[in-house]
Amino acid sequence: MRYTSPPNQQSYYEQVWQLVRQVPYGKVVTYGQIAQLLPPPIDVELAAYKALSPRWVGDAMAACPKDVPWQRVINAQGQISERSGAQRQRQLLEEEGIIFVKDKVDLKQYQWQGPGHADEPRQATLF
DNA sequence: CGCTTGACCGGAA
DNA sequence: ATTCCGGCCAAGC
Repeated sequence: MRYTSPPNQQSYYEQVWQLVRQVPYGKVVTYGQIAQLLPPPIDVELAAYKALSPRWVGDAMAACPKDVPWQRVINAQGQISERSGAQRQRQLLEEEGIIFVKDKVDLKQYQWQGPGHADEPRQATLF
């Protein structure tokens, strides 16, 4: 497996945590989504950033402070990333009203749209 | 000092 | 649908 780290790891991690703190109850975000919402650090090529940043976010979550709703961060497949503690994460999300189907959540329904964006449940089907 | 081991993702095969 | 690959680091034994 390949790895990298952001130039200023501590600073990057704090930006990640700050963003995750804004995720509302009952919503989820993906690692890649958080990475996308953050500005690429200077000295990091855009292509490299796109390829590596989701894992930086994962690294940040592995070290996140207690006041961060870490359970609301899942992977781009709508699943909880494999590790010890995954079961606890699922439990917390289910307590927030999130439904799992075949170990996956419906991102269309639960994914947070980002800061400054109203997160009303969209009326999808209307015919 | 030298391994080993990671909360990822999108595109290609 | 499923598997494979590139990206090319750093903290903990």
